[in-house]
Amino acid sequence: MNTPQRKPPARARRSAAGAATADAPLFDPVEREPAYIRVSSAIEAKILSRALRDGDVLPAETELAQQFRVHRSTVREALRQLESAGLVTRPPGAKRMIVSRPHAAKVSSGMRHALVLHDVTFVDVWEAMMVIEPEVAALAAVRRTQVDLDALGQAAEAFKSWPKDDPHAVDVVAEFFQAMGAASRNKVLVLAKQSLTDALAPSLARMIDTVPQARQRIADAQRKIIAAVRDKNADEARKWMSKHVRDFQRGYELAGISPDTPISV
Amino acid sequence: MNTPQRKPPARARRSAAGAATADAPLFDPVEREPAYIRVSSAIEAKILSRALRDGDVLPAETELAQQFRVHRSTVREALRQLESAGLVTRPPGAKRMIVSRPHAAKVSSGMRHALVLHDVTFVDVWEAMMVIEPEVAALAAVRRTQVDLDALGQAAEAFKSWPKDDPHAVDVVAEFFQAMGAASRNKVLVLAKQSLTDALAPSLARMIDTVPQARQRIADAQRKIIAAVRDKNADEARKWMSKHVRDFQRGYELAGISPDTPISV
DNA sequence: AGTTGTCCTATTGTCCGACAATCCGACAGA
DNA sequence: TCTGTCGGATTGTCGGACAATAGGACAACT
Repeated sequence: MNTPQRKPPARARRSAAGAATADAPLFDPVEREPAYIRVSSAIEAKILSRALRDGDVLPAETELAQQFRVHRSTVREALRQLESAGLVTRPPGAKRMIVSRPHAAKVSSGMRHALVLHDVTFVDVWEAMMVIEPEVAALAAVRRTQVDLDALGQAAEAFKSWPKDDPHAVDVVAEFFQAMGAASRNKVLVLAKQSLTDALAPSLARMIDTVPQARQRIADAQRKIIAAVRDKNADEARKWMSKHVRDFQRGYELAGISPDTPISV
Repeated sequence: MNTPQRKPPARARRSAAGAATADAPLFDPVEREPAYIRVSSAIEAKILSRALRDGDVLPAETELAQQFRVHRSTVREALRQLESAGLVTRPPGAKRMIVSRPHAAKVSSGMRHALVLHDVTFVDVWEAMMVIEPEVAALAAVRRTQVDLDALGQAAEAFKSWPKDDPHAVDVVAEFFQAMGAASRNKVLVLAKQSLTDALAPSLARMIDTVPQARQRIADAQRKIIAAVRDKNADEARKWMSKHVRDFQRGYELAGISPDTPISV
């Protein structure tokens, strides 16, 4: 998509059209966007402005090609951009594409790519979790409904009774965090959170498998947190979630995983 | 890109290959990924595994087509996906594409699309800022270098001396937050933060233009925060950043903007 | 030396046209 | 009501083509 070029603010404003100083070029670069970008931007704009809504089926490629007066291949390239951004998608086994809002998983995977490639380490992610998760728990304590409570209980239960050798225990941990996010009723935090748990998952899995007492500690923490959320006790929820996340770091130490381990794929 | 299908955890595990119960289907759906996805996934994998590094030039489309044994159009569709994800990019006026790490702006714009389309409101974003920004300020207070301090001061100065009627004052506010993020030395938080400020910017601009005293209050807050960061006083930094962000909401009230205003494009 | 003009090659952006696979809906048959 | 069959619509992929231009190499000029 066309990334909105964050214009360099402040500085370099005064020297307008007088002399052609090197640092303040006289001319702006002439814009020459390829057609596939224009097409994708045009469709993107219609989606963001709700002219095309979630669930609408897009016109067929040939028809789009006719409307834009470009070749079908060009339209297809534009569609691939939108598809990658999660703005359009194809229900499994369907032919036409439909407009969609980017799912959390899509956003999260984009974020994860960025984190991986920017050499973000475990501590970085953990630190972010230490910032976000306790507050989310506090919000959840205030806003939770019975449904949220059930979901939390279910996730905790699933973790407790999880077979010892199943490598997917970490998925259930993620489920707990996700349920907590849902209870917080804040979509922004949910989105941010999901990226964090997703990024942490692989190394967290190793930690859980390596440290014997980890499971018990996690289960205990989850129980305390749920109790606080049940009682709508925000402070307790915050406190225990804080302990819970902090415990991850202890776990990493015990597992001998360096805090500077980069987030893996 | 191929979003890693979060496998449905817990539940529906026991009933394996015995009877064909409706909830535990006997067969997995047969995978039929189009070629352009495979190509894009293959390249993506090479990038994430660092076999292709930031700055490397990709082989030419024709060559990729030969290697993958597909048509060039197919390769191009794959490249459009990667381009949209920010994993490859083309320096302005260059011909070949180069491998790149997704810039913050790219990730942020993806997040913003999601927020807009999920009808996220001003309070949601504001709430997330209330969670993140104070802690970022606290971290910055501990870790800031002189360079960070200079950047912060410069941003604050730029805001103070900004022409009254210039509509881009909000960009300078964003710059301040960005500098604070840099000082916190946590890339994860920086990424999350940027999405928030970007999402808030349009309405924040309206607020600043509508409420006369907003500029003064913002300038004051920035000064206090910088002072705390300068003195490496984390608690003060947190406290004043908290006040600062909270003030945004007051501003919105004064400007008559409803907290439920959806984030616009 | 530094600049400018010329030529060539590699590569991209875009187009044309084609064809098999298959999704979709309709419709007939059991 | 369920199951085959059929035709049209649409996608995935391909082969090939061509103009535009980025990147070099090299000569000509100041």
